[in-house]
Amino acid sequence: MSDLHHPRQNHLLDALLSAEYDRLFPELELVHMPLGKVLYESGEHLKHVYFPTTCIISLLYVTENGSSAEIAVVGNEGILGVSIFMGGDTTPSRAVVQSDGYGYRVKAHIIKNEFNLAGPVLRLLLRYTQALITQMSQTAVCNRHHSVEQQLCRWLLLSQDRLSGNELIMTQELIANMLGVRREGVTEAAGKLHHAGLIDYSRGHIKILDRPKLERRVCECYHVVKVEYDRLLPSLHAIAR
Amino acid sequence: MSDLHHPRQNHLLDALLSAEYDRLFPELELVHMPLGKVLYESGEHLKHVYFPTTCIISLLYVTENGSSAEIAVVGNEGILGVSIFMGGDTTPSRAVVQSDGYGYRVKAHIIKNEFNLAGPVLRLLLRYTQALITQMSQTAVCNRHHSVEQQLCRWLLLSQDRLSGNELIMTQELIANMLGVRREGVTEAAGKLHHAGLIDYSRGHIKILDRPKLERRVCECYHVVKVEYDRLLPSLHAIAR
DNA sequence: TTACGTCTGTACGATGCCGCACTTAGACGC
DNA sequence: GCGTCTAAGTGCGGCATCGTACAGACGTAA
Repeated sequence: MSDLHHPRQNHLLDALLSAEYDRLFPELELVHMPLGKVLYESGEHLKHVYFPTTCIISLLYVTENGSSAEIAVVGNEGILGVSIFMGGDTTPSRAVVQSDGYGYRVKAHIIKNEFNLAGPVLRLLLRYTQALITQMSQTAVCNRHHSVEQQLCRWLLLSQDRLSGNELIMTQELIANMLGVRREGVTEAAGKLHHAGLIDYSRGHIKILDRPKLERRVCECYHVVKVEYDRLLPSLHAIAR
Repeated sequence: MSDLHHPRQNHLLDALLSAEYDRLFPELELVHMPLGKVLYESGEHLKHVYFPTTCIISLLYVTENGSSAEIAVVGNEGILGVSIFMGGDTTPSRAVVQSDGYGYRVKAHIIKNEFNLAGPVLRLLLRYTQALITQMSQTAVCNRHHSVEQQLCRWLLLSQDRLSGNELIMTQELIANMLGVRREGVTEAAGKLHHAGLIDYSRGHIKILDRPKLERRVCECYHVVKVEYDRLLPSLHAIAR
């Protein structure tokens, strides 16, 4: 188990210099994140921040009439629970495990203390938060202007970026909930992508066959966000100085 | 002039205790913000942060094909240029003056220094940033699920919240650009609101006649964001401790 | 007053997505 | 092997918004 899982699989933890990492290490708790688990509800007080390693988390907004929309995803590139150090403690969003896996969690007050030292951890977390802001903003634009098919491409690419392999465990129904569209719309879009040889799927298993073509078919929103993540969080130790 | 304009017309500046306020005061520069002025372009390095007092700023994302969408508005409750202290220095969005007025600006390095003191100013700015995140997220949901008419109501209410009077200087064409919809869609929605006696308008002048009814017709998105702003930024000195 | 530009109203077919209903096809347990 | 459940495919009418085009109304400046 301890060979398979390591905190540095999370890019933010990996970007820390040893002083900060060593301080945080004893506080890290490995947790399994089963598909569908709700890590926090809208308005709920957060007790932990989560550093995903092999799982993916969806940030969902749910409307009064029950429909929903994913506004951002968090995987091993990020951290869940920014409102803890931003000072709000809660957010109006719901966090759901979108892809089964593992992650590390840290008690809220621990990360707050570290943040309040106003050192490299603060700078790193804020830069990540800005990248997250970009993702949310671009999602707003994408919801307005782009087709279900383009958004499905975006969603597939975002997911694969946060996974090791090329297979996703995810039904069309769940994807529809994430994107905030009908299940049939996803079926139709997925059918086109399948026909074009970009993906393969069956009963909740999706295989990405031709990523380059997917990247050509996706709307700009995917690339804009990716570029911004790369700019704000160049991998490894570069950020923390 | 100096009677008409005062930094404390901006709620964030007003929330500062005297020590921080006095430090910042000599650095504040009053600037006029004419309608349509672009305060920064997507990807541009920001030289100042802006504290609006009587103007309103729109944060717009522009797509490759030229269509756009407003993802947040900033008025006297906020600050423009969070990417400066978040550490990114640039964002993929464009900031445009949506309503003529005034504001104060501060050079980027000044606000960075203040932020890096890790005192009340940092805490205040981060709380504001979290409120902004909520606004962006809710905009994403609204773009997905709600009608043009509901979004127009939201837009009108957001604008009036940031102004003193009940009249907006804004054509339907410009509103359409903000919302990322057709001008005709706005005409139709505005026609309904006019017919119902909620607003009056003519050639770029919009009067809000019945705000309570507007609030009943708007989608939840407006209220969710308002509640979150009020929670995170309870007025005046309460926040900065 | 006239001419021009801007703002607003209206019409119409096209399109993409919705809501609903029903079918088909794998997966799984007994 | 059989029923059952869940995932995915299909069909159809309805609706909101789009794209385009044009007409009227108002304001301003010559």
